[in-house]
Amino acid sequence: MVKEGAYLQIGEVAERTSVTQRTLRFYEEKGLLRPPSRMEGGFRLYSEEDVSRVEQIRQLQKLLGFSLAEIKEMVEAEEIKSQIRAEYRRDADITERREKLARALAVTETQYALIRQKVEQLQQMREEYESKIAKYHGWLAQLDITEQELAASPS
Amino acid sequence: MVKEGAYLQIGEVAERTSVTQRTLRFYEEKGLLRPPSRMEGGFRLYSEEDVSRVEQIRQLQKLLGFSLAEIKEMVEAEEIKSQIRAEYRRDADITERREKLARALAVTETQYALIRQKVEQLQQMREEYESKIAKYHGWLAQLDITEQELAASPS
DNA sequence: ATTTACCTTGACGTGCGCGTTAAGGAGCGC
DNA sequence: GCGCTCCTTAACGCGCACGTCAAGGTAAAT
Repeated sequence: MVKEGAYLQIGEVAERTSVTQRTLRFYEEKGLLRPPSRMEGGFRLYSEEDVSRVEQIRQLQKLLGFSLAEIKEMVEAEEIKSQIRAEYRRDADITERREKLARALAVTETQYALIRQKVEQLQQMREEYESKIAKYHGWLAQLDITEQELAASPS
Repeated sequence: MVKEGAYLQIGEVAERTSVTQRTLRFYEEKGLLRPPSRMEGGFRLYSEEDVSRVEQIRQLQKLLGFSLAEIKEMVEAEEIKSQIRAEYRRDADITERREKLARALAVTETQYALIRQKVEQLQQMREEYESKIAKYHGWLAQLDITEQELAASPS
């Protein structure tokens, strides 16, 4: 067994997030995941935060259809959030801190706007499909009527 | 000028749908668009129906993130719908017609279910972002307070 | 100490969705 | 007929997001 502490090896992260180990290393190469810590032998050690980062990446890919390059920019807001958490007790410059926060907020609001836009488009698409389905039902009902007429007055 | 009738050449379709001519030919190769009619010289002649088919393909790509292979299966329901319209006055077998309709309806309902699922996931994502944004605003407000305290009692 | 499972870094391969020449034919106003 | 634009097929290329070996090192159990 592996000494299950706060840290996870790449295999466990892969299993939990349903991505391959290759993908995790690939995301690291591309700068989507920050290089995790290592054990003496060089094995990667991931944190729970890394796991949720991976889940976030996958969501942005699947639900919003963004490229990894776009997602990279997006997750950098999360980077800033982590930094702020870490620096919380260090007496950093308050103005600098506010600027970082403001930038992270701006990125997040951009993402939020995109999500809202997509939701609206999808809802419109949903309505179109609802009327399509209604039309199909109408046609089927019409077929039933035609059939009954033919049964009542066979030529 | 081109004799603007009911039919469009590939360039016009490309412009109206904002895809390249290459893409239109590619979709035809892949069976996503049925081979359009041709003029004597071999130029493709598209119908308005073809145009909306292209638009549908792009929506399924962009909004739902499906592969062209998946979309191909989906648009075949539209094929059936077109067939039914065309055969409407031909006295086709009523049972056969109902079966076709039922299959097309089933496919459409599958697509509809996927859309609804995606809408729900996106709405959940939207809520997460709303609380994220609220958190950022909270932090910023906290910074303001800290600043005012420092101004009131400078160490 | 050896086995076995898990990990490491390259490096080449792959499927998708087209983009990009290349070489030439068709339509049309003049 | 000339010139221009628009079109045709064929074939190679490309970026993305990984997959798939290959060759070897490490961790943990026995």
